[in-house]
Amino acid sequence: MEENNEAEENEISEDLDEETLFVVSQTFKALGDPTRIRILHLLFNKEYSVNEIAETLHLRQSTVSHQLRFLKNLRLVKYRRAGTTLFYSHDDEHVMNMLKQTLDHACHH
Amino acid sequence: MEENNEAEENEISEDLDEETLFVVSQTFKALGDPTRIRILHLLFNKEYSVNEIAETLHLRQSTVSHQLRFLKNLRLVKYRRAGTTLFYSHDDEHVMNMLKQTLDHACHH
DNA sequence: GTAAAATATGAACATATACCGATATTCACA
DNA sequence: TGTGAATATCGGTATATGTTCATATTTTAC
Repeated sequence: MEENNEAEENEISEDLDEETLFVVSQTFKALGDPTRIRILHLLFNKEYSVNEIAETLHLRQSTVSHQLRFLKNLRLVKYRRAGTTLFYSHDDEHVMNMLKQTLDHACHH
Repeated sequence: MEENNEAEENEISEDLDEETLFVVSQTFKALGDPTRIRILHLLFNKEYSVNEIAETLHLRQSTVSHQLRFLKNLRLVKYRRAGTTLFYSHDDEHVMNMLKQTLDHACHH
């Protein structure tokens, strides 16, 4: 009976340990900024270089680089090197699905 | 002529309008703070008064009230009046499910 | 090796945020 | 109407955050 029970009003509430609280709040904080949402939204379909992101979204190169580091630290994006160019892509299906659903949810309202 | 040829290669991702971007980022920002996560986590199962929340989570009354107003503005919580007491409960199934899933996802790590 | 590119980093600044103490407001009821 | 309880609000403060400019680092081509 130790099986995972996904009932609606289920008692998930084992007390929140500090680490879980921190990780989860950090993850949501990553999605709590318009610039980072735009970047992740761009990465839905394909990979982009830093400069491509900056040009497409009309952002400074340093701004994009800073935010990518933020997202990288949270393992939300990864990159592939090709010469001097780094191609970034998303790296967390759960978070991307969450973002997609929430964008849809907000759009169709 | 407006240079607006950025929607050429994507079929799924309609461009993000400012309002959607704002609403979604605000929603995630609401979940990006440990205190608000703890409050919402408490409200998973049942309603609580402001003072009950403060006592249970060891927070100041003004802090709880402040955060509840934040969550209320985003329609993430609602309240029911009983005399001078206000009983708060969650008011957005989508957000609560998202929080629950993410907490699980982080816990079982 | 040097130069050019792409990207990362650091410092500075302005703004946003969260918390606190104190006070104001609202409501029920004698 | 006045009083106490519960909640909301305000001012102040410390911290966190996002952006920018300037510069450093990394990699490839020559």
